[in-house]
Amino acid sequence: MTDTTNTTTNDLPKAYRPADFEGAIYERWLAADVFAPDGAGSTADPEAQPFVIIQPPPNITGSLHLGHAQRATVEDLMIRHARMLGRPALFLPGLDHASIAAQFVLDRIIAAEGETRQSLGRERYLERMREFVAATREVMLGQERRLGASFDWGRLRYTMDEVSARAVRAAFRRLYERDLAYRTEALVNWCPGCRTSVSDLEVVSTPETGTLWSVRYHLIDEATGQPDPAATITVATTRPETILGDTAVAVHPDDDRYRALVGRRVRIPFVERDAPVIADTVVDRAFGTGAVKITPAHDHDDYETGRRHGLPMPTILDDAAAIAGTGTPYDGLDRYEARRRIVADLEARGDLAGERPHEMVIGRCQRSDDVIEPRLKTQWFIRTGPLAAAALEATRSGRTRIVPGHFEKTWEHWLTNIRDWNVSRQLWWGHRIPAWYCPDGHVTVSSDEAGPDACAVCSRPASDLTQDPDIFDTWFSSGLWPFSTLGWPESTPDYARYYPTTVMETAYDIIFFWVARMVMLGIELTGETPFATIALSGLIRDPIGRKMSKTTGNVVDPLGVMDETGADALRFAVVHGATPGNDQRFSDQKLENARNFANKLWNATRFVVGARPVTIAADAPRATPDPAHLGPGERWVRSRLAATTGEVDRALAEFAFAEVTRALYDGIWSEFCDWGLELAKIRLADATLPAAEREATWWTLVEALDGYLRLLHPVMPFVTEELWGALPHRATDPAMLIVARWPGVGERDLVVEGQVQALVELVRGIRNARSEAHVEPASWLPVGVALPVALGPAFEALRPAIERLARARPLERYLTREALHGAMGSGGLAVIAGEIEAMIAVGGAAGDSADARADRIRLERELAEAEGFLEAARARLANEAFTSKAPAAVIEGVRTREAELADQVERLRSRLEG
RNA sequence: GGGCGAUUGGCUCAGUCGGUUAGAGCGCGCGGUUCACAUCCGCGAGGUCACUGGUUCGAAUCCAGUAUCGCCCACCA
Repeated sequence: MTDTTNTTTNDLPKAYRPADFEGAIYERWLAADVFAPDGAGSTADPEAQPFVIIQPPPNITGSLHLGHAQRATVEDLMIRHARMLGRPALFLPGLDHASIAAQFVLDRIIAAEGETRQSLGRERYLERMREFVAATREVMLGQERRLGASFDWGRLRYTMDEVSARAVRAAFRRLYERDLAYRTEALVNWCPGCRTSVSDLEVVSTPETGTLWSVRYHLIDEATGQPDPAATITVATTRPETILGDTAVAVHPDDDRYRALVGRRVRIPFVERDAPVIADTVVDRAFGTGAVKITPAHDHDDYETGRRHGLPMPTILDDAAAIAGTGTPYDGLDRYEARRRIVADLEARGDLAGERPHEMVIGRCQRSDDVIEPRLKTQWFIRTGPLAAAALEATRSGRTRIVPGHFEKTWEHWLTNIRDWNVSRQLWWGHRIPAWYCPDGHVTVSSDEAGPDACAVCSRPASDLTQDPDIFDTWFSSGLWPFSTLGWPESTPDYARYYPTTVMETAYDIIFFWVARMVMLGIELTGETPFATIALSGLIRDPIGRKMSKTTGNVVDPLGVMDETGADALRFAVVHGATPGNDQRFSDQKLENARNFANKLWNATRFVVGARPVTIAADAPRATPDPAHLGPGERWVRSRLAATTGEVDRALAEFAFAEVTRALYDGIWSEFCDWGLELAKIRLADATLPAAEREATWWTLVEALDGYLRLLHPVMPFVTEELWGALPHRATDPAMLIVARWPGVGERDLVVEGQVQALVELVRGIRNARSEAHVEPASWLPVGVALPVALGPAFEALRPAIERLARARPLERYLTREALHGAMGSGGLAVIAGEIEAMIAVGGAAGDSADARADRIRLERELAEAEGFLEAARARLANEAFTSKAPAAVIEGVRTREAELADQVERLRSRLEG
């Protein structure tokens, strides 16, 4: 038992238990004030370009789900990377008041208490809401802390705070003054359940099977002015209840069946109103009967038709979508009850000409699933045409880049076909629209919190004015987020320094709701596109690809996951499986794999820390290994770290975060742990080596581990911080990894990489041969190798490690293959690993258990494989077209390959024959 | 009706703007109590890269078309 390494216990516990330290680490970060770009503990270069990330503020309606966890992780990853690069990095936390979503949640809560919005009244309801969000707010912020999000908590914003309110008022006033906000009566999407209008985006087209009824309308006898019992025109409708709002029947002008009827009048049933038969090209002659009833106040097509023809537009539905104001017995009935009754009554009158099932698309409320009712309302709209044009210009010119790029098409399509945005909501929870009306109908828009002093048009005193009772669409305030959070419209220092921002990150599902609106409003109000890059992620789905939802019951609670496997594992898992813009399935296996990786890293660090040579003091300052004392193993470790660093840098630049984790997973596990540590173990334990060499080996491991921990820190901040704390540091290092510097890309040593790779293949080849021949695993067998001269020094340097890893003892080296064969004879197992050849002697006890037949099968398989490849290579080289057209380097590569394969085939053959 | 994306071993996914033998995790089979780690180690099996055609010396990768699945957008009663 040599005592070349220290035996003192280090302070890392034997087992990786994330729950034991993650909370404490977060507290240390907070105490050191390292999250804020201008915090006391920041190591940012004040001269460097700030890096500002915009995150979608989560709805303050409950707890975070896995999607939020993924958002926060990806964003936090980017901000930590920027921070380590020394850039002032701003990650501003926030919450969205989510007016309609919040009311939807609260309504259900108070319903359980036997109350309703109406029974409480506006003031008490809002009070209840404030209590509710005060509670959920703390839960959500706690979840973000638990996840390790390095938010600048001192800059926490909320879309209902005063800073946001001021921005909302200022924004609306400017839009109004520029004629980009206007108030008009128009057909809006009304949700009877939510009792508010919603934007086009919140209407979900749902395919359904409905009924198409054919109804006879009686023509008016010109002479008597009374309906003619015999002369009728049959219209087709899916909504018989809207008959009560009909003001015309339309046919196609070129339709011979009806040409004569155009200009005649029909009697609308039940309301007993006379309406004209009009001609309009919107009518599809092939559909239904070719005649369509026109209900301008409750159908988008009909509204347009009604406007073209100057038709009356009677409203027949109230806020609850019950029939109202028709003067018929149907008043007060729900729309569907009215439909049933009207169909029955039409039948009774003999005017129902037919009915058949009909595939149709129905608009439903995204929030409540109620069928949306188009209704005429006087409301506020944002004129999106000019705003959308500017937003398109921003992406086309490249001032704002969308990643991944294919979303640009979606972006283009939506912004090119955009319609004006209805921003009025008949809800209570949200920003009140700052518009006041005087009795004469004049409109005054004010950004003053107290409202205007007087009517802007007729100067009536404020006491005569009434404020619009409506509030804004919640996305109006979210649309101002990138700049309202920095103090806009005031020219605050934060706004000057951090706007426009660097990266906006979100899932693709709110690209229209939020991203497009931020860009439109940002350009219009600040004159600048709000962010340089739009980084879009996919959605998290359950293991079988379904969207996670509470009703399906397949939601994963991030807190539960983190308690069990740690925040780091969760973070790694959600990043590891995510290709930009693509959905990913989340499963326990992925989480477990991530946890295992953290555990691997934990143990590797524990090993390195514990393997400190006794000649190095426990508190020795970090030393740079002397290059003269480095062996091929050490140089290989350094070179591979450089390779991984380069890959990580490239992946980060491309927002390919899954590639970051893949590169680190492979680099740390398959390279550093599997080979770097295994090779180093031998040297560290070798008492015959000069202490300086053992020390150089150890410092190399420390250096590499330090580098890997830095690279991994953005993804797994807790475990890396904890482990980094156990490593020796340089005097120039800060106290914590979170503010340490991102590693530079070291130099590759491709020669050493090639040599070590060849020797690794040798070890693998020997292991393979032993395993296939069923050699007793623990047995040591004599092995002879013949290898190219160039590999000699590396082989000798690593000989003890190769011996141990291949369980080869004694391990003899021969200068030629002939010498190898001569010494080893024809018995035993042959290994042909590239240019290296080895023979394993299987005599004695171990030889008895060796399976000669299995070994022969292995060699035959290897031969067949090599022959296949050789044939392919030769075929290519024989191809005149290939040799004349392919690049020289490629041809050279195939030639080399061909020679190697030929050599291998020959050796395998002689081995099998011999 | 438009548009987008996906299709790679049993499962989940990579594959860096065409170039030698298509990778990983999980799962599977065989074997391991060596002093970092059984949350581990070693070895192995398993893929006509959805299909058809084209471009090219060369295609998982580029082009066209087809099929299946998913998503987004869309005012035809």
